[in-house]
Amino acid sequence: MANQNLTNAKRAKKDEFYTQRVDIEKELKHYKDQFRNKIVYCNCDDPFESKFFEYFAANFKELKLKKLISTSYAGSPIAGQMLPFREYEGLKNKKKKEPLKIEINEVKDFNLDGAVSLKDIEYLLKNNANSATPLKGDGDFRSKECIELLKKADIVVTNPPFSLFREYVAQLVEYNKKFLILGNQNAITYKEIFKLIKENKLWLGYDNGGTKWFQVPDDYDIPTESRKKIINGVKYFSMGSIVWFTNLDTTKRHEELILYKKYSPKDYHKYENYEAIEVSRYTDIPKDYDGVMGVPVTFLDKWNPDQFEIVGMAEDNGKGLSGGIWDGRNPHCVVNGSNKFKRIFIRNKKVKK
DNA sequence: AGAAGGCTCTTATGTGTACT
DNA sequence: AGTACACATAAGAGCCTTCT
Repeated sequence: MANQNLTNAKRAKKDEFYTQRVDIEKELKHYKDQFRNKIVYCNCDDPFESKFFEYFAANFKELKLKKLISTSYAGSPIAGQMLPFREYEGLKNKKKKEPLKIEINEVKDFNLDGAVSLKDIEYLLKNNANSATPLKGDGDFRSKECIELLKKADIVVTNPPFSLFREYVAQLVEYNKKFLILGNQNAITYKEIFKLIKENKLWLGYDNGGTKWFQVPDDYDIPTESRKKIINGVKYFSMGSIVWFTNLDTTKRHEELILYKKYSPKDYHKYENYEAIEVSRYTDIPKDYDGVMGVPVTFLDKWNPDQFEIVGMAEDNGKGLSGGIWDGRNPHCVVNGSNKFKRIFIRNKKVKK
C-alpha cells in the first residue's frame, strides 16, 4: 500500500541519494546567464562524488563563475571512496572520509595538456594545498564554518537532506541567498514552504515532471522492481515526485498556461466546505471563471504569477493559509461527501469579476 | 501492444499538546 | 506522570495519457 511505503520512508529518514549528472544538466542549462561572475556554493555534498561539483567545475569557464565552493558531510556513506584522498596536497596525513572543503577560483589548462577539463581540477587539487582543505567540524550545513562559507556565496545549488528540508530553506532565506535545490513534491504543502510560495519568494524550476534516477547505497532496499536498476554495479532508484525549488527567475513562470475549457456549474462542483470549485486536473482549469478554484499541487509546475494568484491551500486547520474561504469544519476539500487530496486555491487574474 | 512519461493520490504513524 | 487526542506529513505508488 502506498501509505505504508510513505510511512516507511518517513521512518527511515534516509538522505543518501546522489543526483545524476544528466538531471543537473537538464535543469542548469536554463540558468546559464544568471551564474556569470557569481560565487556558487554546493554544500551537503561530497566534492569527490558529487555531480553538482563536477558540473560546475567542468563548466567553470563557460558559466564565467567567480568561485566554486563545495563542502562534504561526515555522515555521507560513500564520501571520499572514489578518489585517493591523501594524494591531495592540502589533505596529506589526514584521515580518510574526513569532511572537507574545496574552493576553486580559476580553471585553466593547469596540467598543460592542451585542453581545459576535469583533469585540470584534479591537477589543481593535487598541487595546490589551498584548494582542498579539511573542515574543523562534520560539514553540517548548520555549523558555523559552513555558515561562513554560505555568507560568501551568491547562489547555492545542491540536493539537500530532505528530512531537514524546511530548516535548510529557512537558512537560505535568512541569509538572503539565491538557490536552486531539489526537494520532494510533498514539500510544496509544508506550511513554511507554501507560505514562501504564496509570497512569491520561492517557485519551481523547469524539469519537474517525469522520473529522476538517484544513485543509492548498495544496501538500500527498493521493494518496487520497476523503480530499481543496476548499471555497472551501481544501484539506482527512480522517483517521480522530485522537483526543483528555486528563487532564480525562470522564463517558464512568465509563460501563460493556455486554457481551453469553459466554466459551467454542471461540470465543476463547488466544495461543501470551501468557497471554491473543484478542478481535478490543471488542464481542466476553465478560462472564464472569476472565482477561487481548487487545483492539485502539480499546478505549481505551470504557475505564472501574472496569470494566477495563489489564494491559499486546503487543510490549513485555521492557520490562516486557506485565504478565508474555509467554513472551519473538515479541513479537506469535500465534494459529494468525499475528501479530495490536498488542493491549492487559485484565482485567474485575467478574468474580470 | 508495450514502454515511458506525466500527473494525481494516500493513510499509518511519530510528535506535540492539552488534558486528567 | 500518564493518557488521549489532534495534527502534520512521508527520498512513493499507481493510474492514465502519450510515445514508439
